[in-house]
Amino acid sequence: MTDHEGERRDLAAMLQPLVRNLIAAELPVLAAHGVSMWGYAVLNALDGEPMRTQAALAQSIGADKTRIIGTLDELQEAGLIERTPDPDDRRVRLLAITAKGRRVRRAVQSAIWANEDRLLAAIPEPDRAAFLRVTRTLSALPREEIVGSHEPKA
Amino acid sequence: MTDHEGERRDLAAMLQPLVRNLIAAELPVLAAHGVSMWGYAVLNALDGEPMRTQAALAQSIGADKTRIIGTLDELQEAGLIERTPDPDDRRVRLLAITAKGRRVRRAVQSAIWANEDRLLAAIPEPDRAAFLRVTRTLSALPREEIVGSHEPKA
DNA sequence: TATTGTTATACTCTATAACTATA
DNA sequence: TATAGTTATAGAGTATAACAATA
Repeated sequence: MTDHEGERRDLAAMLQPLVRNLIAAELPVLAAHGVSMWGYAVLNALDGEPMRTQAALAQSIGADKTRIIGTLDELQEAGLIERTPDPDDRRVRLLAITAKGRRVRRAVQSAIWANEDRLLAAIPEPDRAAFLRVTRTLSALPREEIVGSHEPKA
Repeated sequence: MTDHEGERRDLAAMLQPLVRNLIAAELPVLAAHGVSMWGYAVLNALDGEPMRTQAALAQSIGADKTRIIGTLDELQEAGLIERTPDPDDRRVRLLAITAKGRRVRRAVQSAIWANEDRLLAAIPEPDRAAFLRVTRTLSALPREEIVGSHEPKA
């Protein structure tokens, strides 16, 4: 539609290996703090805003209800989150991050940011800010907006 | 190290869902042309520069030697690539894309680009070019550069 | 009957190791 | 013996479906 610049590659083809490498860089940091990737995602989602149901939490991090149960068990046993039954509706378990969980989250995040800063430091300044801005914008787009019309939809 | 802008999220945390959605957008296009995601990656790698060994091809697209065999079988049966034994060393199979393969690749790519252009059209111009520029730069970084020192390395 | 959390089953990908044919 | 390609086996990750408790 607009301009193709001749030598462009598919966005996904460029971003996927990058993401894979970024995750590879995070894994040792996560392991050093005893949390899994999904566990870190849960701590991020829970920090600042406790969730009322596990299903809501799962959806907010793009996971399945059944998938995060083991993760929540680990986090709870490690004392990083609390899972208390709701007195009003005893089916649901109220989720909240603990002080220790917040500490772990911050430690992991600052290590991850340090590595990202190292990479981004090589990018000239106006481009770097623009990249982060656009990344935020695109990652905030709902799935339907990105997928478009093709989807078969169940 | 540099500036944290207060409200930043992890790069991987932002990029991973985006990539997942971009791939979800590509799948129907690929299916419509009868190629798999790995098959499309192979066509992209083979277009312009034929490869001498399957192992080299696999490495160039970040896959395993054993993983792409089924993909190559499908592509060959569909007439999109050619796999001819090397007369000089009959262990190796020379790989090359066919004219039909090039046509399919182009059709798929233009459909994918059309969708990406739709998304990028919403981004103000200077930011858009900067985003593509930085994406290219970061995706070209070797894994070791991104992962850093932590890795246990076998 | 519907919903929350859980468990159990199956399916997809991927990784590792064994096998063949050439060298 | 070493290497290119192939096949077979096993493991991780994920999705789907059945289940128990509560509403």
